[in-house]
Amino acid sequence: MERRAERKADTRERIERAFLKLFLEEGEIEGTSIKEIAREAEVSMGAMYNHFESKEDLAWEIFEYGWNDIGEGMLRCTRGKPRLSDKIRVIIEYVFRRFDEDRLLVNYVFRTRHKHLKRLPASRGNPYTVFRLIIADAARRGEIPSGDLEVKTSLIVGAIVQAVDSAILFRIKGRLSDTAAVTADCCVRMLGA
Amino acid sequence: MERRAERKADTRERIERAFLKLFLEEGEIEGTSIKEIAREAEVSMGAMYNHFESKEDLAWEIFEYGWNDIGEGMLRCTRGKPRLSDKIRVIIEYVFRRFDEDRLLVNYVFRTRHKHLKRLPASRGNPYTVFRLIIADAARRGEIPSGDLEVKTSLIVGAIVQAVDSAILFRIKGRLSDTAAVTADCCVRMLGA
Amino acid sequence: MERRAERKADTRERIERAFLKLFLEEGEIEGTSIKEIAREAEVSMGAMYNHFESKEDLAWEIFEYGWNDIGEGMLRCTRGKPRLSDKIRVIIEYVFRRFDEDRLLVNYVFRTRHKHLKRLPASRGNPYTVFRLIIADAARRGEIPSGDLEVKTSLIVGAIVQAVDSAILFRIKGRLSDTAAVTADCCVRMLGA
Amino acid sequence: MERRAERKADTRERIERAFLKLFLEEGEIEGTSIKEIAREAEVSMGAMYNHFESKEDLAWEIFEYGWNDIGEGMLRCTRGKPRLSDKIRVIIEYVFRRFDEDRLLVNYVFRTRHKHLKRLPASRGNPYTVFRLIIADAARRGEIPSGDLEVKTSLIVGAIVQAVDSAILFRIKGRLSDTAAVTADCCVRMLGA
DNA sequence: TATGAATGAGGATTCATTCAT
DNA sequence: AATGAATGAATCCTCATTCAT
Repeated sequence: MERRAERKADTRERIERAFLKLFLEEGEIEGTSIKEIAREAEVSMGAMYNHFESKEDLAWEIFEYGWNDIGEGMLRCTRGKPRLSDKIRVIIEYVFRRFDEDRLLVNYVFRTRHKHLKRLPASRGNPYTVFRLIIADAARRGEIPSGDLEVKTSLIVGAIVQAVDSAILFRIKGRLSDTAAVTADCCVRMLGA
Repeated sequence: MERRAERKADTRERIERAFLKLFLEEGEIEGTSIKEIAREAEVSMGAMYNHFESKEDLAWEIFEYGWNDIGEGMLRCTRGKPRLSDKIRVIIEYVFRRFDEDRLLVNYVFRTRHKHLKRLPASRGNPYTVFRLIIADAARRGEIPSGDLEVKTSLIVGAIVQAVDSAILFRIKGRLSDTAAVTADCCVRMLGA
Repeated sequence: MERRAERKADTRERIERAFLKLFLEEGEIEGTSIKEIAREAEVSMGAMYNHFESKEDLAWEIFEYGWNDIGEGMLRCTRGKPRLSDKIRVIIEYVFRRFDEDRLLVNYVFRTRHKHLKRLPASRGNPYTVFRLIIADAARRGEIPSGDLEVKTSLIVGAIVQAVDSAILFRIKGRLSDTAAVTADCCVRMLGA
Repeated sequence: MERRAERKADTRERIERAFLKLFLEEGEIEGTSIKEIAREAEVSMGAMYNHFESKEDLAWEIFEYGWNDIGEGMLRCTRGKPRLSDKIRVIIEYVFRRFDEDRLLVNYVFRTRHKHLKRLPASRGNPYTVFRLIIADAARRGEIPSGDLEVKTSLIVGAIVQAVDSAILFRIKGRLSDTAAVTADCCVRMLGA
């Protein structure tokens, strides 16, 4: 019984990894067919539908998990750090480290945000929201000038996303975490701390 | 003769605008079919192939034009401005204004860069390259600390792209150009000027 | 032992009822999948194959049982009734009552007869044959004019089938048995008694 | 231009005929695949979608045309015939003749009524409605006993449908129109004229 | 007997592209 | 240049059936 459930979970994960791998290669969900995913995961096409209702469902479930999980990880890092600069630093360290450990997932989540974001409620543990919260908080406490919350949030998120992007395109070489300190400095300065 | 050439140019442009419009609605090139583009442009499907070799060619030509044109516009703005902060400011003003005037094109170019960038040589008049050039230049002249060129370029480009993105998703309301000043300030600070 | 056999019979019947129920909803055998039947019957898909060789076998066995059982019931009713009008009346009463008691089965049998009839020998206890027999008999005995046996049989069977149909579509409201008398009168008159 | 439209109409008709032919052989819409229809019509599968939105649309459009057309034909026959018996006779003659001329269409329309009837408004020119009208009219004029309109309509329609059915299964041999007179007599008697 | 994940052959549908008119 | 019907490969998905547990 136990074994059965394990086996199932394993298959499900193989499908998810296959999907992420092919997405990295293709760059688009539409570019990666169910057939290829099945082959990569060493599963029949039909079996996929025991685990996911549709291709779209597969894409969505992986995104939802990743987006929320990253968001929550970000939030967790910042616990007990009152200062904005520390928060920003640990968040960026966290995201970049996570990218180095599992670039497939981070790449996927960041790159497909557009497609999925319409569907996602702006819950607390969600990268975009996390940044808005800590920027608003810092402004309230006088650590940075207030105003233009949305613009600033956008700029910070954009900068980080782009760093990930560049790492994927190998414009930024080596481990992305090695650039976390510089990036954090830039971001903190950007906010005018 | 005149009329004919005009008509042709007109058709071609109608197709391009139709493509951009549908892309904005769908968010993906794959999501917009030749049939729909033809209907939107009020042209037959067959006629499209008198103007573009293939769908991919259509997507590529529009991108190439836009990417280079925006890049060149950015470059042009910076003429005669020796200081980094001025350059950044006018570039951002230029891009944001352009977005307000023609969000269809800017949206398309920024959103599909991934798909096309592999194919594009890093020519001089290209948004990414432009930023790298002016940042490198400022560092050389001691206006900002040197080092981490790629990282800084990524962050700047990312911040700007994200601003456009947020405008499209209506997270940033109103005319994007109205936020150019703030954005420019942030970017300049980010670079440590 | 007892328990086990009971259980099995019970499972088998649950499957049959589930099938009939879904057929009523869908209107087509193809529209009701093994998976749905299994869920409705609260049985695993695999278990179904312990009771029926295939889906087609399931469909067939239910039909065969129903068709013959209804036919035999019809035949039984007519015992000891020499006159055509009485026979017709009791048959219609029987069929309509049976429909009111178990519309699932009657609906299924009448609606899928086309699919199955090719496979079925025209045995004695079979609705179509029953009518032909009693009509032929009445003609022989001079109770009705002779001739056109097949046509008359068709008309009678068709009329009754359609009554069931109308009841299913709720064109005929209430209990179908309440219309048995009228229907019987019509049918008897039709045969020229 | 003319030629083009003709060609298109021809293709469309070839598809319809192919569908009807295969339906007669298979007995079920689900049993006839798009692939087979395309092969029979000597058209590519893709081309079918230039003429019909979907398989279901194809099935529906043919039904709708046939159902209404037969209904209107029936109505037309009865013009200028005040007596019920005459109306019934000409209608049955019309339907049976039509069946002999184009058994494919009549077979299809009568056999798939269930699937489509939910979708169809009970317009005036529709076989079921036509019978109800003339039966109601005859009752009003005292030609037949009144009451049980729905039941009587069902029985008449059922009888006729079944005649067609039997002809298809070759239980009734030869041309169906040859049995029109007997059938009409039966039906008239059934109504108690 | 029971389970339900896995299989794989088909099914409907889409769509870029071609080509006769 | 323009038209749009035709093509056919590719895609996603369904489903009866099997089989290891």
